[in-house]
Amino acid sequence: MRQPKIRNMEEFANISGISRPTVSKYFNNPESVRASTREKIEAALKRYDYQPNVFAMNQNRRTTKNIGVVVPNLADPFFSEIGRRVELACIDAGYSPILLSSHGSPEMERDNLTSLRALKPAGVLLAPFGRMSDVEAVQTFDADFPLVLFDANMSSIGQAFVGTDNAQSVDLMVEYLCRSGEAPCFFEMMAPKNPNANKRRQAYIESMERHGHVPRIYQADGEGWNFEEIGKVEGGRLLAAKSFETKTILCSNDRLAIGMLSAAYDLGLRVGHGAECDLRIAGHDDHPFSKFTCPPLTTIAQDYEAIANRAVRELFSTLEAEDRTKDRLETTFDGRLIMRESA
Amino acid sequence: MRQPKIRNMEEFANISGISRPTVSKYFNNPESVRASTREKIEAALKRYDYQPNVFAMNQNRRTTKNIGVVVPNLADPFFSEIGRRVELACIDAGYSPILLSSHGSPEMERDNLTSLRALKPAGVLLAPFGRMSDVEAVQTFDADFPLVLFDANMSSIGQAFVGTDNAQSVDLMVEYLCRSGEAPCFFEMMAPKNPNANKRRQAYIESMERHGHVPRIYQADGEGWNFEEIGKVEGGRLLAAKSFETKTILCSNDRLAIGMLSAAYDLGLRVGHGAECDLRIAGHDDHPFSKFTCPPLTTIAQDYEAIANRAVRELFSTLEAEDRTKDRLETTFDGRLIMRESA
DNA sequence: AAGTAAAATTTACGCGCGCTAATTTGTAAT
DNA sequence: ATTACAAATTAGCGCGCGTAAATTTTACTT
Repeated sequence: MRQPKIRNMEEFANISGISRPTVSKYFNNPESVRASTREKIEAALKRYDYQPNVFAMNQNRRTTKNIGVVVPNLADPFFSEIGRRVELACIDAGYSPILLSSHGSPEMERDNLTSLRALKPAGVLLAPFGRMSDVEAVQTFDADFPLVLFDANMSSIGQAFVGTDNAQSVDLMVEYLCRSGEAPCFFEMMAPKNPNANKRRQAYIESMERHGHVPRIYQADGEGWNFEEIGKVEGGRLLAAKSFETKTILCSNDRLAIGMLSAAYDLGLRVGHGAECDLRIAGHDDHPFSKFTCPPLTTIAQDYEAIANRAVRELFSTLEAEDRTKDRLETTFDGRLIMRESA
Repeated sequence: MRQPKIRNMEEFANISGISRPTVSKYFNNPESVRASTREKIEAALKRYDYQPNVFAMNQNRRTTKNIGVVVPNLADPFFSEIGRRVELACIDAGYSPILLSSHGSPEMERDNLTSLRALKPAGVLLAPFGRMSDVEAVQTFDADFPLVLFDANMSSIGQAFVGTDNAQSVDLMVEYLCRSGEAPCFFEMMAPKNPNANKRRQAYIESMERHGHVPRIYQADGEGWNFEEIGKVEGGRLLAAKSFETKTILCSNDRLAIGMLSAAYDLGLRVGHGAECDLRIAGHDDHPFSKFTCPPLTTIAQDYEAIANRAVRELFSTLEAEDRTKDRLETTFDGRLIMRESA
């Protein structure tokens, strides 16, 4: 089978006994041709190996089937996981996802958006750096292409935003920690690049006050995305100096918590919620490894699947709507408390 | 500036005062035009915003500037790290890398190669599953496009292979463990999907025999890429049953070791090389997280940077060579022993 | 100054498909 | 059988650029 190679759509149309424009129509949307025609084409497709030339297709088309997916850093398991699900959801919908990582650099985020322009994407899913992003570049991009933000919000940018409700999730954790022991201190980066970090700090403060406690915030000095290292060095310093007001520490994210767990181990501090323990440590995000830390990390699980699917759905719904006047929709999902041994 | 939008190369050529074919030549290779011409074009580029239409460019070109990069699983930090470096090396060389993850599925690896065909890549860098790969599909692809394998080898496939010398690296670890205490047992997956796993087992056996010890191999039952979970469950079972012949365990990779560390913690076993410890555990790969385990994991660091750069260089050298008759070159880099507390 | 090779230009065709308008064929209902 | 409408066909332009051949210009040599 599949002997003679088909060179172009013309040849394939001749072989399948259908005219080229109809074949073209079929490839754009198989449902748009009569069932009997569809069967003829698909029969020919089984006998001969042909697929339309991508470059010729996209050259004259108003909009391609490309979907750009841009995440801040694929080395972070959170983004690699959510990126994966977004990718698969796009494939399922018949689109071609193009996954780009900004490798932790806002400049590369801007470059990625520029590169995407050349590919004339039908739409783009962006997990932005937030205030660290080149806001003007993102705005300009938003004006030119359908854009949906996920994970991190930027006000008034994009057709929609999908993420986790940090206020809810942090409150859930604070409440649990207060009920089960001492009220938590909060440990975070001094200059967090992620807008979620700011929301979590705010949520912590409000939640503590609501529960009648004084918020205690400790900030780690450090740059970059090396969160575990920063958590270990700076967290270790604070632990060694006994700086924390209480023996319960809520970290802004799991990666900081993982670093702090490592520091606690070095200092011989027993982490856990048992009576014999010196310290409770909790995180946020349900990092893939947090199940395997020593002790396993109590944390908040974000609903990756729901966020990814909804973000994709929001994008497709704006693609289908002719009028761009749709209201900007913000969707947040609740976090789930994952109780493990560390707190 | 950049007022009137340029529609195509024709317009841009008129504005810059250069003929279109010469401008076309410039974009294909700026060095191929006279310096004075280059300056004129670049002056116009600063004044006007123009870049050639990617789709029109690639339609008629014999070979594009696309480089496919296919890895088995981006969720594995090893691949996300090496993928990142490969990506950047391609960008530096003026190519457009397209990073694809097979999400742990050999079928998707085959699909990824199929998708790449449509993009007419100048070349492809593939970290294959190995024997789990659709060997025929990879061979066919190899016949049609310049292909360089990295990380995992497949005999006679690809223009070159670049990876780590498992025989050297495992021997280094075995020797260290034997010198500093009991000879190691070997812990691995029962049906490893990765060809490196088989090489490591073989290297362990040979190294143990060379050092006058009896190899002891323990295999974990389990499917998929959930190595930490398998290491924790199966490793924990073996530890609880005191099945290991010695108190030193070399794991086939860090992710298994991380799982086993977690199991040891649960069992109250102290891991480390101190006199008061019950157990030594070592891994392989220097997983980003292995620095933060409790205790930090003794392991072998692969030279990501060298592997990525060499793989890219090998690919580019085959691209430049007109004759495809070049010998297939296998390059391996030494692993470095990273001594931490766990062994 | 003339001579020479390299570079740039002119001219023109082709790539593979999107898309449109006018026409013909097919399908299903009256 | 007639009607009405949807779907397919025919014919043909255009997209933006690659590329080739022939010609002219430029830069460098002696």
